[in-house]
Amino acid sequence: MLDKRLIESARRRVEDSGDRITEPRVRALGVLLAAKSALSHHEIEKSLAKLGTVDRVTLYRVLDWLVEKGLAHRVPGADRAWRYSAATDTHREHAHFQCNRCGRLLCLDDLPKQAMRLPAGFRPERVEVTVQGRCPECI
Amino acid sequence: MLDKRLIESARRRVEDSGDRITEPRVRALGVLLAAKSALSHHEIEKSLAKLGTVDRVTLYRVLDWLVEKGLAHRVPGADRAWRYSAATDTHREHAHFQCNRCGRLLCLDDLPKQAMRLPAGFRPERVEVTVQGRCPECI
DNA sequence: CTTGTTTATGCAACTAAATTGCAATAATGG
DNA sequence: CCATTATTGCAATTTAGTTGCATAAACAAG
Repeated sequence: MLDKRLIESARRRVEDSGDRITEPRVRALGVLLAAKSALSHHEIEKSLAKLGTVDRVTLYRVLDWLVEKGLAHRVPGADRAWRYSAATDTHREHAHFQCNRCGRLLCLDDLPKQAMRLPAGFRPERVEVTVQGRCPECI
Repeated sequence: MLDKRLIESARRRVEDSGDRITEPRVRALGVLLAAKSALSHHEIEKSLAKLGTVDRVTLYRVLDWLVEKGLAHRVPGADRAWRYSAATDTHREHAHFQCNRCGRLLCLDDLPKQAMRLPAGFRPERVEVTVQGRCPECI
């Protein structure tokens, strides 16, 4: 996980943003691309530590930037900490599953296609769907 | 709002739990029953202040207890603070709408009835659906 | 390749939500 | 009414995230 190929892929995405290409941005996105589930700030920080030091606050700001640029998604976890995952073409709007024993947060393939019915006057912009339960390893 | 009738209704629910009937429990549930939207700890605290003093920590514990007893629901807000609403018969599993300008969190009537398709081995227990956008007052 | 300007980083201090430990108090069974 | 046990209130702590500011790095222009 997190080989040269992923880092280069991350670098290309950061380049395409038009903003500055910095190591913290490239590395953080690399970590997200390598992950098989959505990661918390703390988990990302731990992964990054292997590549060099990145400041806690810088990482917060980098993650905000990734979300703002559409390069990552941010979902609220049941432990009230954000989780981040890389946005890829095959990975647009989707639901999540969070295990309520181990806390792991996985991306599911799609959203319930049936639209929620909203009362008049409400303008929906995004739908957050999280299924909670037990993952295969925690059953 | 929060008249004698609601407090008595709250008291009956607390009695039915089998656990001890205490003022903080009765009052906190009364506040939730009176609310037209899901309330944060802080909002509940403010409402309670009119009835007498309840400690911050006690309120946290009371809210945990209400959730544990199935008398209230807890939903994560986009500002990473929990919101609580009373559980009533006509108010079981349901989706929420959160305005991303004023932050108000309202209960919607139902859930998308179409089940999410989960990979094998996952056991779903609860589904959290939150629609984010603008409420009528903030459009 | 050097310089100047702009933007991002790193550090320290701070905030807000929630939790923990423990002594004092209140609810209920007997 | 008393004893027992659950609950409360207070102080201190934890955790996630934010703010302000000086320093350092990116990159456009020459």
